[in-house]
Amino acid sequence: MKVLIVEDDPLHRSYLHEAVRAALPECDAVLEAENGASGEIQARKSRAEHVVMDLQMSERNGIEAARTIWRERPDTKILFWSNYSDEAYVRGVSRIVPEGATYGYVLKSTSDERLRLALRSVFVESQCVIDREVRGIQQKSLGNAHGLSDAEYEILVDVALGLTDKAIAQRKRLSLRSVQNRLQSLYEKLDIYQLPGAEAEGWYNLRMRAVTVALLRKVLNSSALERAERELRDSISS
Amino acid sequence: MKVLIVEDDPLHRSYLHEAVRAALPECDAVLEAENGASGEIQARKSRAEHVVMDLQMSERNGIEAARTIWRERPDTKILFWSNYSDEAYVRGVSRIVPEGATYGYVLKSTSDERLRLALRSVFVESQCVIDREVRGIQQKSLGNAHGLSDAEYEILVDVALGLTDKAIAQRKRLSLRSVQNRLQSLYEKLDIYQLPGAEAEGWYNLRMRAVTVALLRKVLNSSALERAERELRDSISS
DNA sequence: GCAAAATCTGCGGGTTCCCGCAGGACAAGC
DNA sequence: GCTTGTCCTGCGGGAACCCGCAGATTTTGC
Repeated sequence: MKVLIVEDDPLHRSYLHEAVRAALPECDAVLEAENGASGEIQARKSRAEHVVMDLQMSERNGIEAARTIWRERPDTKILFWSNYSDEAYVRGVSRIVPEGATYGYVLKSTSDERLRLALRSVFVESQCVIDREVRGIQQKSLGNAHGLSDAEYEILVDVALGLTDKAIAQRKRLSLRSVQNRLQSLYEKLDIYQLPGAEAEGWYNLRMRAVTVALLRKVLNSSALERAERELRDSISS
Repeated sequence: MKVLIVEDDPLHRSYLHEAVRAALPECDAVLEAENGASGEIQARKSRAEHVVMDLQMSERNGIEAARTIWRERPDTKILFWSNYSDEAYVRGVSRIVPEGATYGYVLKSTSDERLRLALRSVFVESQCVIDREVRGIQQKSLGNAHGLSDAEYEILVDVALGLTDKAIAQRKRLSLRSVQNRLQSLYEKLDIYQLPGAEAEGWYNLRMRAVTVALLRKVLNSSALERAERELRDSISS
């Protein structure tokens, strides 16, 4: 069995290396990559079928790297290992996991023992392991109590990129009014209305405020923004 | 000599502990705190005059913790130790460092040897040590070639919080038009105009786009946003 | 197959934003 | 004193935004 570790922090990388060695005696080769880009290359070259992947790396983050790895070999088993359980990450991951693939998502703050268990479960037993906390986020974002639908999320991203209503309408093949409809439901879902400043009438620019609230609640994060910006540039240049 | 380490990641914390022990044999006590809030308390209680501080912690980030520590004892020597050199962090730090205080700013990616040197320089020699890269950011943000003035930066923050022009004018005791003037200079400084999408006429909502660009360039980051949001709430409730 | 619910769409208006123009306040330099 | 530069301020208008209303279209549930 070969395991590929993709992690930019040297300390965490060697810690992971150690953990893999301890948890998987049947593992005969541990490879390391220090960012998403070189992770993709190593995965392609070594044909590793087991990957431990950090999210939030410079160069190319874990989500993008995982997507291309899975595109090439959908049966790769990937264990995501992240500092945060931002809704943006959770949503990003579940967006790219292929049908029937096995993966895991554990937090860096987890204990050695649970990391060991996760490694064995995902890589040996082919069983999905999602951290409790991450699971909670998943639930919340699905149950549309306060969670955003996919349509609303996409609008949010486009707005956050700084596009006008008209531009969004064009990109999404919608009428102007439909875009504004989605925006309104976004404002409601994010509770833009009751806010610090009590009888705030005209104190907030709703469009801007929605994005800010999304950032503060980690529904969006800068990593998701960077991805979206790159896609926007691609879609324009083509 | 007593040294207080404030760092939320256990691995990095123990690595720092080791580095301090090795670099400062005259140090007879190493204390640890795992976030900004408990860091403040420990600093107060132990009267430590030497602090190694991570930025970007949950609970209370390094900048806020450093500010209260320095407010209580301005002669405390603080070495900031961060993953990133975001302009938002650099600006935040230089905003709070008191007159004549000695401090340092090194990146986590630096070598063991340079960390050792920084520890000795700041704590023993009372000499400021700023990482080359960080220094570069500082220069750039001061030289107003593309750097924002303080006035523009504050406007940027207020806009990012989602306030309307009118609200900002009121908070800052300015006329509406003045706020808009500063906004315009902000747009120019951030190069909002030439953008992906060539003959983009009316494709971008400038106000939103400015914030997005600032985020992508790390002029702003979510940590700075959170701080600003808290200050906003305080200023309203009072 | 039909009714209910959810979405999309056009119209119209009030408000906010973006910004050119022009005048006033204040400091620095010859 | 005059000029030059920088910043603040008011006015006005075109564009974009926010959103209620109402009809059309699609989806959902039974």
